[in-house]
Amino acid sequence: MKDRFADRLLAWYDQHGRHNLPWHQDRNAYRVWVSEIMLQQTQVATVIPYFEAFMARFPDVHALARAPVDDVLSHWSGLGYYARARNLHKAAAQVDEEFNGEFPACQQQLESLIGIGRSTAAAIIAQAFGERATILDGNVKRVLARYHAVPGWPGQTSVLNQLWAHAETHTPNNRARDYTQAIMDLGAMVCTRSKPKCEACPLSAGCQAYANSETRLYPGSKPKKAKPEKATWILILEDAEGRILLERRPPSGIWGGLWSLPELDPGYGSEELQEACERELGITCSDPDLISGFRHTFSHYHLHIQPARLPVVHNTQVADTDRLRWLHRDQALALGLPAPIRTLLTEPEQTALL
DNA sequence: GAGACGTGGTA
DNA sequence: TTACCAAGTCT
Repeated sequence: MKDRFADRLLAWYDQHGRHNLPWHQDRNAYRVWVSEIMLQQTQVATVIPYFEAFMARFPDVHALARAPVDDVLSHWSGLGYYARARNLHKAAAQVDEEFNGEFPACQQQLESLIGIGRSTAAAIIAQAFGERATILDGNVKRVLARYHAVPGWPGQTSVLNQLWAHAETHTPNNRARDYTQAIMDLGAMVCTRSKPKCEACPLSAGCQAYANSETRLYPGSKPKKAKPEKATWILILEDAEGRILLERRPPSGIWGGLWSLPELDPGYGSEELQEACERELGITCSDPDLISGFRHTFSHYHLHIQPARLPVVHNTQVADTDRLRWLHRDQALALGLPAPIRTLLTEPEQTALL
């Protein structure tokens, strides 16, 4: 018997779908790729301004490949998951060199590029090249988990495999580009996480969760674990000319490769900060001025950030290097900074509101 | 397979 | 205030 899933979905998409997103204009593999990477774990409204600015600065894969990675990271500043930006830069060089600047229309070759996994490769094939490929992102997982009443958390391999199998089954042979956009649009606009608009859904007649009034139960939720608590001192070292010391973070780990403010071990008491600056950074400061600290929550832990302003009395040890730089605030804000650090530099008195 | 990796919206 | 989650991938 014929599966009406795709036909109903496409009919809905023609009337209600999103047809004018920025990456739908001047569509090519490069623009689709950048948009797909930006959209990983990130909502459309957040991505749009970043995409526009990124395209203005890096209009094609060659421009991206030859740009300094600092430039790429600064355009990613505030978007999060910075490994995406570092990988984007690496993959651009791969495409430029190994594929002569042309993206392959092949799932396996696309997945050989760092940062492109199974779903993103499929999205590029469908969106950029218009060929049949099956995606499975958060939207599709939610739609399919409900439609087929697939129990369990999609992070579990067995659940994930079932969802992939359903996704493959429903993917039609025609209109690949529209179908992938359609099922994502349905998940984002109708089959939402909370309060889904089932009365407006083209698939409600076949939806098992809807039939049982159990849309709330799908997809299954992730097992909860307590987040560990961490703490750190964040230093605002400001010299007499109003320059601040910036430090480049290690290439991997949280905020990898971004510029930030120097940190000190949380074990130091506030009265020990002065001495620690002298010993560890070679910078002589006067008494620290503590700004109200705040807690910043990451995916896997809570971080207590305690900012300390330290007026620099004497500085001869630290020159401008690849890792440390003295910059005025406006210059610092032009670097790729993590969002909380940017806020701290912009409005230090309000960071407690974070 | 489980943990790491950001940020902003939502309840 | 806090937990959860969103166009996932890498280690």
